[in-house]
Amino acid sequence: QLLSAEPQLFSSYNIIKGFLNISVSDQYLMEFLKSNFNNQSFGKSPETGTQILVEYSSPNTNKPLHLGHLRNNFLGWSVAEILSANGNKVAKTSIVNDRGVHICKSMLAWKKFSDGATPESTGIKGDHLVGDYYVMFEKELKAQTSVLLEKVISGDLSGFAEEESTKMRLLLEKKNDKSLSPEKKAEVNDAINELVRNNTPIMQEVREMLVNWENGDPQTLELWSKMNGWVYEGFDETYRKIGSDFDKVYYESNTYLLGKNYVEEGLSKGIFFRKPDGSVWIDLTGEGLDEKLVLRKDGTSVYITQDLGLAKLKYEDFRMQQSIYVIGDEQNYHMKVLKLICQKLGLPNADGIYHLSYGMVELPSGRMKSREGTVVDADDLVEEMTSIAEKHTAESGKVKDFVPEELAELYHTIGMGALKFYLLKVEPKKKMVFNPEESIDFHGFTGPFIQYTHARIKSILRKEEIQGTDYSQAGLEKLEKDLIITLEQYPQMVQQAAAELNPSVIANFIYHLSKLFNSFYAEHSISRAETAEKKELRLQLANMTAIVIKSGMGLLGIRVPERM
RNA sequence: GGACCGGUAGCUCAGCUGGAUAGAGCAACUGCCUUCUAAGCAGUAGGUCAUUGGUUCGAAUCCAAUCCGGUUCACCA
Repeated sequence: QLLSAEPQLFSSYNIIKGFLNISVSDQYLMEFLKSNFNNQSFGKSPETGTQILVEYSSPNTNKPLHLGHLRNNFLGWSVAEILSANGNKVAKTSIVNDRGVHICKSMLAWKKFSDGATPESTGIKGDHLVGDYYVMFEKELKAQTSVLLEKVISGDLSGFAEEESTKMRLLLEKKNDKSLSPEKKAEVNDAINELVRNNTPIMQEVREMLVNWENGDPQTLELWSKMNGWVYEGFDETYRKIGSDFDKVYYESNTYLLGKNYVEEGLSKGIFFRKPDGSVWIDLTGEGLDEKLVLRKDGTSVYITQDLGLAKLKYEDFRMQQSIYVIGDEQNYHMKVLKLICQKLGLPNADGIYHLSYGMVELPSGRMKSREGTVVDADDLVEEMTSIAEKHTAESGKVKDFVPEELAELYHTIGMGALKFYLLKVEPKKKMVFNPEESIDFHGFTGPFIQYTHARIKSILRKEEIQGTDYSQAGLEKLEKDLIITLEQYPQMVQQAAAELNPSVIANFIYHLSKLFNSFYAEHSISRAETAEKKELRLQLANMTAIVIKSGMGLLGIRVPERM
C-alpha cells in the first residue's frame, strides 16, 4: 500500500528470503540532489533555545598538556560544535586547577633548584619549565623517601610526629608477620611507603607552603602567580595551535571555597549529617553507594565540595538546562556522586548533568606516567604531525606555487587533521592505544585522506562550472546512487552524534562518504562525462560531497584545504 | 570483595535500539598514473565476533554465568 501510495519515491521492490527489498527511484534522488547540492547549512537543525554548557580541558598548572589532554580538548570542542549544529546554544568552559599540593610542588622545587630561571632566561616554554620543576620535585621526593625508609626499617623513627610513629610501628609489626599472604604484604608495604613519603622533609615543606598560600602569605602568592603566569602563556600558545577556546574560564583558587555554604544548606535541609567529630557526610547507601564525606572535621572542603560549589556557580552564570563534563573515565564514580548530590540538593539543572566519560590514551607498554617520563607531550606531537605533513607535501610536489605562509598553514591544517581525526574516530568511552614508534598515519582511515578527497573535488570545481542544466532524464549509475543516498543520511548522523555525544559517528560517516566518492572518482570521469546532463549531475554531486565533508570535518574541529 | 567499562582479522578500530555472505585501515601480496590531484582506485589473503548456556523463525548484537584486561570504592585532587 505504501509502495503504491508513493510512486515517485520507490521504483521497484522484490522479496528475497523473507526480506522486502525496495528500490528508491532515481527521480526522487535526483530531486533531492537538485534542491540540496549547494545547501551550505545541510545537516544543521533550527534553533531549539536549549542552553548547554560544555566543560572541558581543565588542566593543572603544574605541567604541560599531554596526549590525554588532547583527546579531552578535541572531544569537548567537537561535542560543543555538534550540539550547536543541532540548534542548541552552547557555551564552553574550563576549570583550571591552579592551587593545591601539586602546584606547590613545582613552586618549591623552583625555589630550591632554579637559581631564578625564567622562560626568558632559559628559552623554555613556560608550562614546560614549570613541569620540569615538578619532575625535579618528584625525583627529590623519591630520593628522600628511600633514605628515610632505610632509617625507618632500622628502627629510627625520629622526625615522625607522635601519631605518625605509632601508626608506623603498627605497620612494621605487621610487615614482620610471616603468616601474611603476598597480597596483604604488598598492601602493608605500600602503606609504609606512603607514610614514609609523607614524612620526608620535602613533603613537610610543601605542606607548609600550602598553608602559607591559604593564609595569603604575600611571598608565596607572588611566586604562585608568577609561575602560573608562565604556565598560562604556554597554555595559550598550545590552545591556539590546537584550536581550543572557552567562553568562560573558572579558576579553582576562586571557587574552591564556594561549596562550603552549600554544605550549610544541605545540613539544614537534612540531606547532610554531621558526625560527632564534626565532619559532614551524605548517606548514599540508598542509591547503592557509600557514605561520602563532604566536609572534613577541620571544616575544610574536599574535592566533591568544590565541585558542588562550582556546579551552582555555573548554573547561576549560564542557567543551562544541560551541563556536560568532559572528564576521563577514572572519575565515573565521582561524577555519579556529584550528580546525585546535586539532585538531592535540588539544583535546578541537576538532571541535566552529564559526564562525558572517555577512556585513557595508553602506550603499548601501558599507562602514561608523568613520574616515569613516558607521557607524550602535546606540543611535541603537534610539531611532529606538522613536519610529517610537510614531508608528504614535499614528496607529492603539488603546491610548489604556495608562498611560505600558505605552506605553513597547509602543514598545520594537515598535521592537526591527522591528529584530531586519529583521536576522534574512536568512540569516547573506549580506551585507546597510541604507539609513538608507528606515529600517526596519513593514509587510509585518516584525516588527511578525507582532506585529500576534498582537495580533489575542489580542483575539479575550479576548472568546471555548475551550469544549472536539467539532468532529470540522465539516470543514475550505481555509485552515483550510493553517493546521493549516503549524502542524504548526513543530517541523521549529526543528530545521532548529538544524542550520543559521540563525534566518532561523524568521523566514521565522513570517512565512508569520502571512500565512496573516491571509488566514484576512479570509475567515472566528471569533466569528460558522456553527456552534458551527466556532467552537470556529477558536478552537483561533487559539490555537495565537498560541502558535507567540510561541514562534517568542521564538527570535528578539522579544516579542509582547497589544495594539497 | 562491590560498582562501572572493555574483550570482533597479526595490529588499530567500525558494526551492538536483534536480520541476508561480520566491515574498514595498517601490515603482506597482485594490478592500475600519455585525459578531473596515486595522501588515490581495484583485487588476493587473513575471523570458533573471549567461553558456555539461554531467549528467538533468526544473536557479534538481548539475558545469565564464567574467564581475561582496565578503572574506581581516600578526612588526595
